[in-house]
Amino acid sequence: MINFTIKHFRYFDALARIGHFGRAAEACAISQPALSAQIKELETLLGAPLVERTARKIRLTTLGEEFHIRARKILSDVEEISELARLAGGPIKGTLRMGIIPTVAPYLLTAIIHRLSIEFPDLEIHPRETVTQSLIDDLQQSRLDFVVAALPISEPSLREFALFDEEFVLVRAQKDAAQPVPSPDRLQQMKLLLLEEGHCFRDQALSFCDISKSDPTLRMEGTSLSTLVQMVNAGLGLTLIPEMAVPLETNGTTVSVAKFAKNTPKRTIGMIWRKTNPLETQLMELGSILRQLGQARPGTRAP
Amino acid sequence: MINFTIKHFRYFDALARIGHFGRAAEACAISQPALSAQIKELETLLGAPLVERTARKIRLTTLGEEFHIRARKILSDVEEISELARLAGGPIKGTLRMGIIPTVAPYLLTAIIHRLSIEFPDLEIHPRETVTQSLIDDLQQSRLDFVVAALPISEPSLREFALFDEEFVLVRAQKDAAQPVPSPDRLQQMKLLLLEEGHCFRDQALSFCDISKSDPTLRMEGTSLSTLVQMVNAGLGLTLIPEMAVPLETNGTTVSVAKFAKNTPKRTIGMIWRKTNPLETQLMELGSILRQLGQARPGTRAP
DNA sequence: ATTAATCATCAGCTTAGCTTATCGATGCAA
DNA sequence: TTGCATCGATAAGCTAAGCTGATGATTAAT
Repeated sequence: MINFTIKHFRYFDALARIGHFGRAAEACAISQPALSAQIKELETLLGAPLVERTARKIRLTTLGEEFHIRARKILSDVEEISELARLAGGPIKGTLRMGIIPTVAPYLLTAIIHRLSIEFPDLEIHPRETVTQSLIDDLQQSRLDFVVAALPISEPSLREFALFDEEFVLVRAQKDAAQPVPSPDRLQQMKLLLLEEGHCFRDQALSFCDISKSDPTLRMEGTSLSTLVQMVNAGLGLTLIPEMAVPLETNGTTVSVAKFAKNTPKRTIGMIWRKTNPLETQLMELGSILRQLGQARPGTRAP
Repeated sequence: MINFTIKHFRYFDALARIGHFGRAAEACAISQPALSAQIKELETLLGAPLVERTARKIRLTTLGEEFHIRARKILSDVEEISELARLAGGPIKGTLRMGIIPTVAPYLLTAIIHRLSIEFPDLEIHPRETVTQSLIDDLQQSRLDFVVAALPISEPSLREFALFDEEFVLVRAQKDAAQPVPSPDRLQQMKLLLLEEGHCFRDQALSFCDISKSDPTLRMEGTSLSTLVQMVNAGLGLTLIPEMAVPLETNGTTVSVAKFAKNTPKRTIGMIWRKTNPLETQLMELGSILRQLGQARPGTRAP
């Protein structure tokens, strides 16, 4: 039996992710020779090299790749076992790392943090905002404790906890306000502005209009809902946004906002965490609070 | 993040299984105080006791039970990762990304894959077929593990491993079969069909006939040796092909194949990989097998 | 009360693992 | 090419984690 240490795994994981001895060492808060020594020891223990050292770049060997996958799993499990410590007493405390998607964050994040800081004074929230896929990866590797995103995720290892539903509304230039709200298939022909690739909201909008993801038509894209509304305001086209975004994003613009009469497009925002997280009970409690908070906002309803 | 160590888990697992500090310590081949200290440290890190010390017997707390389950899982995963070490020394396994040039692939690829799958049952070959320059780029950027192409490449960072030599033969229409084999400089004047730009075999053929690459004469080109032979068969001219291609490409045609008497044109097919690749030993072994395989084919000889 | 069993504590030692300084190789720009 | 910058490996020395062996404290059984 080989005497691996968790340090070995931590250091190797940093090296594998960062691909650079010096910077990986920095990330581990140790010196570069210390990291080199540990990696070397790992390779000695294994009897085979894990990384290919070329002049400018390093690359994992096949063994290294395999080792990395398993090491990450172990590190993730160790992260989780640490959570047991918090079960020790009473209300949840310490730090929770929260992921949240960009099409929700601006309208809910401050409210969430504010509310939780009142409910749990000894709890600190570390938010991270990015697209769903990246959040889910981080969640599964225990780099996040929970995520707020659009459901469903449909990962067997993850628990989904629905918070609220919200409709999508149509945002048009002022001059088009008098016209009837177009049907989804009419939207296909119009200048529909979308978020860039990777945002789940983009896919949901495309799906509503029954446009394939691989539709070769080059569409104009924006990096945020805010940008999209500004583009609409400048007369570049029209777009969909979630209802919760309306107050903030249409402020200071002359755009017209319209609801869809029937077949209303909507999404479900929910909380997601690892089923194996020992804090499941506490996360559930936290979810109830977020649900309450979400459903109290204009433009939302119970799922 | 808590600094657990695998030692913590090992010692705790022993204690939880054996239920006795002294004997658990013995099982871990350490002294009893050493084990006590580690368990105590664990409890400090977690902020709660893991074991209830009664006079004669110890008992896990609820937290201890949960911790034990998870610790065992982690230990088991660590055991598993150790297995990687065992496989590291033995025969090569996993995936190897192979590049191969189009003037070799049709006549050798299936044989290579078949042979390697027998020699190394746990090895999977991912082939990629394109012209030399593109393969070499991919190799140097670690998008390929090795390449089969015509030597020399003459890149200092790459290792070349000669496999076999093969001659070029002349392919003519049936009606010309009786005529003597033309000399290289006679070929210059004839309707020589060539592969398109980028194929090393094209350059080798041109070089044999002492034709400059930048010769402005527009020559007829084909996209594959197969096409060239078909064109010859249709009476459009004559061409050179490597000897190994003869059986496959002349099948079903009436073309005439002739060898050159002296100054025989030939090329060396070899294997190429990055000098820095830690799998060098395994690649060398693999090369020996390919060499054996190549030299057993008709129309080849040792380099 | 006495004894045996068991875990905690203490003092002292060994060495794993860290730091800083430096080397040697390699790629890049002048 | 030559000189410079980058990057990983190596070397020497220090610190503290973690071990041993001896001993103490507590409790159950006799």
